[in-house]
Amino acid sequence: MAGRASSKTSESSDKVSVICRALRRAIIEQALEPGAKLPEDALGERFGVSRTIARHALGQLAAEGLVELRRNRIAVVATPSWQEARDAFDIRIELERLVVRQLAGKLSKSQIAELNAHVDAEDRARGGTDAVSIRLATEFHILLAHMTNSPILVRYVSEVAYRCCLTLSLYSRPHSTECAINEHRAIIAALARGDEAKVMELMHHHLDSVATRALVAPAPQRGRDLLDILAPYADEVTSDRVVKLPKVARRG
Amino acid sequence: MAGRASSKTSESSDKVSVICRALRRAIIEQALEPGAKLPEDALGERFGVSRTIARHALGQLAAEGLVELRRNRIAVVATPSWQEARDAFDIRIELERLVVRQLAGKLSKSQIAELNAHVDAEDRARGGTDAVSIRLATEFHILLAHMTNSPILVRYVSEVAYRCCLTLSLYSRPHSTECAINEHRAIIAALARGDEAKVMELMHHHLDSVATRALVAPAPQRGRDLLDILAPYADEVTSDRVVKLPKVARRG
DNA sequence: GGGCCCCAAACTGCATGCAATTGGAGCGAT
DNA sequence: ATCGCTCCAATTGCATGCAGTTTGGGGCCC
Repeated sequence: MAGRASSKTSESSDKVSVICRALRRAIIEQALEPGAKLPEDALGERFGVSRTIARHALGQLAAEGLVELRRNRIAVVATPSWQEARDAFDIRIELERLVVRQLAGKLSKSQIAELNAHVDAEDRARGGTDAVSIRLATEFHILLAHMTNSPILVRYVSEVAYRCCLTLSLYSRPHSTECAINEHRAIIAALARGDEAKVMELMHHHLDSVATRALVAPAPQRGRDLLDILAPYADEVTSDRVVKLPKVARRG
Repeated sequence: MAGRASSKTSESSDKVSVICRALRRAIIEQALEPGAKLPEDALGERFGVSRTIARHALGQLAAEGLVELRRNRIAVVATPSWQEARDAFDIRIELERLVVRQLAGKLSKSQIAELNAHVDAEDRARGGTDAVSIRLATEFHILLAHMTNSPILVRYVSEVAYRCCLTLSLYSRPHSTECAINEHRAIIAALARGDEAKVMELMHHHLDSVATRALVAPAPQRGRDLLDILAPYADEVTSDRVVKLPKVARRG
């Protein structure tokens, strides 16, 4: 049951994809912290490919929001703002409610077993590092998405889950993984019972609690970019080199 | 108010992005039909860049699901299956409900005016081609997403809307755009009133009706890939060269 | 006439090379 | 010491070249 085939679009199993996967994993396991530099040369050398390939991989990851690409500058691991992190979680909640809505009562016994096995693995990993726990928890959600057999849903859930993973490494306090594991079990149970409303509520609460527990302080601004902080003030500066921000409603 | 700045991630305003935008537009306006071939050489020559750049652009569009990349084969405009189209609409409904939920009662007068102006433009374009009408309707939704000021939400709504746009060209009958325009006006009104529940319901109904109206026949299979059509039959073929499908629950 | 094979053209996968840009070290002036 | 300037190594942006793969069509045999 391992090795689910990737969708025909993107991830063509060539060298670019290999590097993408490696970097993605390094990022979500926090081996590469937000803000870490990713020079094309270094990547190419490390993975034994040319700069062209490394560059292409960075482009893909940028499209996923995991790295930031600035013209003529070294690419860096993305450093989402607190608001972006919250936005990502909001989107994730809706997407994953959709996942469990589609899955409720539709899972085979072997699929339930697979889910339980994954949570068991999460349980066993409790003694390990936070990074591994977070990765496993994320993969549980992606596993669920895979079971919808909707490539689009898989892609979006994966992406947004990775982004959330990334933000956890920025804003999270050392959080307990136990309750998350219990919530995973509860979700599996509700899915098996086919209790659509309940499982949607469970998923909603699960993600929301992870988000609110993790995204505590509105402004730790650890590695935050000065440019972000000063952006609101730039309006009053009269220079055509200042980045123009579109005027928009910032919801509460 | 035009020229909303693109997010710092992806769309770096270099040559690759230019080509991406051009192709994206060509695809959603059906100048390039699903299945159309996109050789790197031809693209490069057409846009006055090298194959490297054209290739990179194709990679980005593949990540968005607008083109399909097969190893050692010419890239083609994506040809989503009917099920994928339905999945895209389901996701879109959830995302856009989130958009209007965040926006209800939070829009400034000038933003309301901008939305109305856009719908006016849709109205004026009723006499034109279907392609333009569809593009404008799509851009209305993307305009809404922009107003949330959430780059992530903008990206996902844009992507999924483009994908839906693409599927419309595959499975849609010549549909009337009038009711869609009226529904857009109703949504604006509900947003201005700040009626959150109502606007979510309106958006849901709007998209759902577009989807069900458009995705009528489960199998028009115009330019559909034989491989997709025959996939269910491949199970009975005993050969290790047959593409293995993971066994999953296909929800009703 | 129809099926098969083989080969050339077309195309992709990837590496390398060159020009342009950046950012930071070094250094002198304040 | 701090600021500002200059210059060079590091790095990106992009084009080109080469090798391997796919395509499709002509010729050959049945």
